[in-house]
Amino acid sequence: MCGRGKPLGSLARMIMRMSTLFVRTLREDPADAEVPSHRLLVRAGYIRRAAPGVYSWLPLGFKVFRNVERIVREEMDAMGAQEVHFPALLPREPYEASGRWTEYGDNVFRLRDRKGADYLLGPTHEEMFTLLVKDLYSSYKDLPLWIYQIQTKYRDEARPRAGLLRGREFVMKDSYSFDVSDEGLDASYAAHRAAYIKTFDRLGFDYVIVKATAGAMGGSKSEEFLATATNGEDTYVRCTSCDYAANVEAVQVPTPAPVAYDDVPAAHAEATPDTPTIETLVDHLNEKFPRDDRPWHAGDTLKNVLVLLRHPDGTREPLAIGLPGDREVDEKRLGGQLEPIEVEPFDEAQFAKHPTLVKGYIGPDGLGEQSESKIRYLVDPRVSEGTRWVTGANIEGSHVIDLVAGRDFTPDGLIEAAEVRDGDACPNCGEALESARGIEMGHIFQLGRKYADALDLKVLDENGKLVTVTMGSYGIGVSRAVAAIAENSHDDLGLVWPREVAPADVHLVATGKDAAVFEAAAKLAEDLEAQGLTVLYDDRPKVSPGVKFKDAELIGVPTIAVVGKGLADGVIEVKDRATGERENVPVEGAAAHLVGVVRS
RNA sequence: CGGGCUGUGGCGCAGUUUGGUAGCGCGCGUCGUUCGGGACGACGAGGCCGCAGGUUCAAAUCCUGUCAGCCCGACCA
Repeated sequence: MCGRGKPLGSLARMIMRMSTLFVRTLREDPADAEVPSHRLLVRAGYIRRAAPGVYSWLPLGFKVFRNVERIVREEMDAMGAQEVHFPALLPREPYEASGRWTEYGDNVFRLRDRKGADYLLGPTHEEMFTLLVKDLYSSYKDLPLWIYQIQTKYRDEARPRAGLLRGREFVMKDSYSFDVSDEGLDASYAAHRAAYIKTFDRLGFDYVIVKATAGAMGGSKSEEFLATATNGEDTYVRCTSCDYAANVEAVQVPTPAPVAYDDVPAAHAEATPDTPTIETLVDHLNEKFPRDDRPWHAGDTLKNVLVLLRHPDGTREPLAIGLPGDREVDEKRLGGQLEPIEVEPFDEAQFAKHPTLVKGYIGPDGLGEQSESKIRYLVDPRVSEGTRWVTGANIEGSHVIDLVAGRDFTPDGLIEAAEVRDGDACPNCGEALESARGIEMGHIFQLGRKYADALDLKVLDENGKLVTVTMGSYGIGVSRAVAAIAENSHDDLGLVWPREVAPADVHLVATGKDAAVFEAAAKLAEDLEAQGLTVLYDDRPKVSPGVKFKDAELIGVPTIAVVGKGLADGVIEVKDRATGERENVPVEGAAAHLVGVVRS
């Protein structure tokens, strides 16, 4: 049962006739579309590209878009959030105040008016919401407040791609919560989470909720709603045993308890000529320093990787990362930890600036804020107190053996930058993790007081004291959802829409040349319309049945009704687009039958 | 920003190596036949061959430059 809640006022225009519908389906795949959603949405005549990463909606596509938008709006309204609408064209000042005019860098579309004043096309609206609340509210009695908008956003992506999945112009529902207390923020966050679950359940695609990093938004607690998709851009891991799931960027490696190292001999430097890589080092160790219990392997070595950090203000700072030698630095994870700071490679010129670093033989001795190099040294949580390593001796052709973390060196801190692998231990229960991919459909997070501080949003509490408001921010990609649903729900023949978002309830096909067929089909279309269903009626004369069937399958309305040769026997055919099942139904009861199918 | 590929009627493509009056399929128009799985015939309409220079008697084709698109990577709610 799905209460569709469509306004009665739209009943008058609920038959779309293929003979006049503004659409052209393509027999062949467009050459510039790779992913299924992009290919099919273009081929079935839902969208057209207007510019790189910018798309126009055709009638069928806009129907689906409006359905998604309606579901999102209904659930936001149902949870008690209030809809507002900001401009997309925004002045510079608020973003200057929050620091994001600079932080957003090239990703924001900037423009200038005739007087030379700077504007931007809003990539997101935290600042505007914060300022609006500041403008109107000044008491704790007014809070909590939940407000949202469904707005076109602009981001000058370095590389728009995959059609609607990553565009430069896209529609997003963004909402914001305002509370006086941390407990209030928790409640607002929970309310949004619950509303999102309802929303995504209704949208009808498979999704997972994963822990996430807060990213450029700032703040702390954060989760993402990912549509599961093998070609998704986001990689997440889930536990094979418990319900833990997290974006790889957000996976927290558990820090092992300290282990005793009383029986570990003192660290000793050994000659290891020509071993600048982990592989050559391990081979050398096994040859010259064989162990009794087991051979050396890459995981016994402590690899120290240097990167250069670029702060939003343009200053650069080197950073050393220590991690087990059998793991690579995952640049996405590293970037996620450091945002908005950007990571650049540490090149030869940098080594020249730091002569104490011996490339290929860098060890903890030469690193850390207390060391001569003054380079901040952060390690993977696996490099915990008492663990024992082979690592560089900061001398060409030499490594240190039996170096114990916590005894022989102390890093400046921890960082989550090592790659996460299938089979790694779940931070929650210790069982194996596995990775999968998804498309980010929604993101909820607790911003805390970052924007309220930056923009000075304070209210008086019950003691008459000024307190800074704490905020949450919650987004759903509306236009992206159209593509994600298509991505999640299609087959070799075309799209297969979930009922709630489909461009019509029934795709009614009239085949043949017999006038009686078209009369019966037209009558059926009107009966369905009278019952409140939307009908896509293929009334095209002189179009062969094969073309109509192919188009119906491509367009993907969940129920296809065919009035054709069966009419002579008093039946029409009803097909389920998803399962391919078909049944004959008497013409007289056809409308009632179809209403039943659609409403079931 | 790096790597790869591609720009030729609305869509998909050939033609470029070896310069010589722009082609095919689909789609579109008219007429006729056809009508349950992308029908057939006939006749049509539609193209500054991405753009700008250059070479040449002659350039889609060769040269130089430039712009754009797609994919991979970097980057990115």
